[in-house]
Amino acid sequence: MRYSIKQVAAKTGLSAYTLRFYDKAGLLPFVARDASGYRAFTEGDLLLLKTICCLKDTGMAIADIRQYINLVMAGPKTAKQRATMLQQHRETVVAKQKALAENLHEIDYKLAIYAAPDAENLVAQEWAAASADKQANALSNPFHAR
Amino acid sequence: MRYSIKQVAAKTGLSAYTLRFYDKAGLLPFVARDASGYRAFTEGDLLLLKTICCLKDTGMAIADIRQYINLVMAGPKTAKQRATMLQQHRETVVAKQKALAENLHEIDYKLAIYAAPDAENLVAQEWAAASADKQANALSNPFHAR
DNA sequence: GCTTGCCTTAGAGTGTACTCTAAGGTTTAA
DNA sequence: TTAAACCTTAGAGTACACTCTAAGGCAAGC
Repeated sequence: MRYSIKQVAAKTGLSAYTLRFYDKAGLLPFVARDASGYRAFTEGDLLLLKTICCLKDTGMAIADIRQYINLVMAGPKTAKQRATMLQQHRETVVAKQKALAENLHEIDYKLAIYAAPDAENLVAQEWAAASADKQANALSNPFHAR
Repeated sequence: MRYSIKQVAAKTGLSAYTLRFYDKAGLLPFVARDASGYRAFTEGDLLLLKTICCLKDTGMAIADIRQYINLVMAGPKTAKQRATMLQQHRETVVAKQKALAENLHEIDYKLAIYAAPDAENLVAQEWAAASADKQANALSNPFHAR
């Protein structure tokens, strides 16, 4: 089975523009051309593209993905180098998860205030504190009474 | 206690450039000026800035953060609107967490292959499959023997 | 044979979020 | 009083990842 660029776009959610952009950027050196010069994706190409999307969606820069793909194209002998790259990337992803969880906790804390039955009162207290803070420092106060 | 832009930069990890950029973008309407026209941050301002960073770090666009700050500046009466905004944002953050966890799983799967004692053999099998895929589709094969 | 709907390329344009430069004012300390 | 180290602004420049336009080739159906 061969897939046209439009079919791959539909399958992956990437636009055809983006796929061509990735090709130009050196991310798709494995994609062959048919007799008319059209890109012809195979199932195996889709697996590699899936890996590319996985790396992209976890925040890897295109230049780094290209480096990874270059290792793939260089053959099985680069397995250990790929492991090193992925291991490093894994750590940035875990760090991202940790940061995201902490920030979510912060959002939930705020939400607990805003969703409380007496939210307006609680928020008015924050407001008063910020206002007092301005006055204590003899600064103009944007939290004027309402 | 008042903080200069440089002190706030050191405290938050944002650059002074970024803080000025945020101010220009309407994210810091609460920051007052001292007699010389210098920005003077209070403790209360740092709390608000922390919220801004929390929203930014979870992927909220600056235009949306400005909208949230506008609600804050409009007073306690906007508590419910803020709750709605944060609730919606919360869902995008949870979705992000889910996607990240799935992608991490994918990375771990790859790593298991690359880190195996016989990694080169396993990778050679992938390689052979991709190569066969090209041949079965009568396409030029970038996975030539090595 | 002509229209429609694909595909190709090079290269220009867009959006977002910074990041920096230039010109100049303020504060502190020698 | 002058140098160093801050601060200010407007606006230009950068980095990144797309996103689109223009000009044109290929393939199928009427």
